[in-house]
Amino acid sequence: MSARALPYRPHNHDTCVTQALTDARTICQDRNVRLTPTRERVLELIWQSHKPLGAYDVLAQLSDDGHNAAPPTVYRALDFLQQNGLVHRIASLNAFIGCTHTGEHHTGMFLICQGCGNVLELTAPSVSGAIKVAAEAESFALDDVTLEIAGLCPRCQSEQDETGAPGNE
Amino acid sequence: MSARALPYRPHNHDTCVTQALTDARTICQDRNVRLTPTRERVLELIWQSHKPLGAYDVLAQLSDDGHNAAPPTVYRALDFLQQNGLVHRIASLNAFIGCTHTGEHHTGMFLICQGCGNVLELTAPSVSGAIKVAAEAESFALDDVTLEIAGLCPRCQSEQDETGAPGNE
DNA sequence: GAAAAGTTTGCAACATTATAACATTTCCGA
DNA sequence: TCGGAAATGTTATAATGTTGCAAACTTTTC
Repeated sequence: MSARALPYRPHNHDTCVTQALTDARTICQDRNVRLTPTRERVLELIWQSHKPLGAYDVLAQLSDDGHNAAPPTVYRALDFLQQNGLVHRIASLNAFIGCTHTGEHHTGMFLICQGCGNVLELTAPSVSGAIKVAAEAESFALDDVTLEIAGLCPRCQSEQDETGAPGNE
Repeated sequence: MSARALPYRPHNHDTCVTQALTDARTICQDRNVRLTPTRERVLELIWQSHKPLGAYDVLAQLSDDGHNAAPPTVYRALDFLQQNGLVHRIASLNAFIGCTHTGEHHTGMFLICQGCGNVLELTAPSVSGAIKVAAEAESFALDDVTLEIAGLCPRCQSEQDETGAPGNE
């Protein structure tokens, strides 16, 4: 899948969303699963924000569309998207974000900025490796890794230096 | 603080709880904060299980005590215990567990068994180090790390081999 | 040792996040 | 075009977490 810009850097986000949707269609076709209109719209809504979106935020936006949606609609779409590696759930935020490493087999590692709320997904083989070694040392059979790092992104660090308070994009 | 047995291994858990409470009293005295009866009881309830306990589980047990408790009582006690490093919240489970590394400055790493539900807290400097390096590479100022690993503990792996299904202690 | 100030708890209501259960519709292959 | 599987709609409810204010208790200060 195509590379994408860091959320910290200015970029044409429309393109970024369009690309994500195109990738998603390809992936679903390859996997022979159905990216239905609801699922696609949910994915789009999530991608339109670099900040994680709560299930009820998605629900509200679907309602704005005129879609007569209830919670299960959203949760089912999110489950589907997660299972197909198109979005990640951030456990520490109860929120969802578009996966920027679709296709690759990866252990998501998320840098969550407490200032602006943006989240950057990383793949750090050295971290995954160290985790694997540590788990093996305990004879623990690793299945799923949740790694979420809260802190300040570069931009919010400098804003804080200037104003004494983190920014809010 | 004193070393404690792995949850996977048989041990005298009463002693283990007593020790945790003794340690907690010392820590609170040193830090000049108040380990009130409610807070102490909540800590005890959490320690009595090696499995993470939900806030409402704690609440139910307080009610069994005859304590006339409401959710804020429990959440406030849990906040206090967390702030003083006596318990950890496991975000992926919405549950709490006693900290086995009180006193040490550490990045908790949790091995969560999907079979028996036990959780082992580890400190792995190689993992913390790799995370720190990865965050620095993005100029990200790290504040708090959530690292939770789901899988199977050694015991549940062997049970699964024998029976085809994970055990439930 | 009494009043003031700060901390902790009680309590009621409410907000947010997530799921269950079952009916209905849509899709797709035979 | 029919029949089964997948997806969605709908209603209700469960599970988790918070706000706001008043009362009780502790510590400090005079």
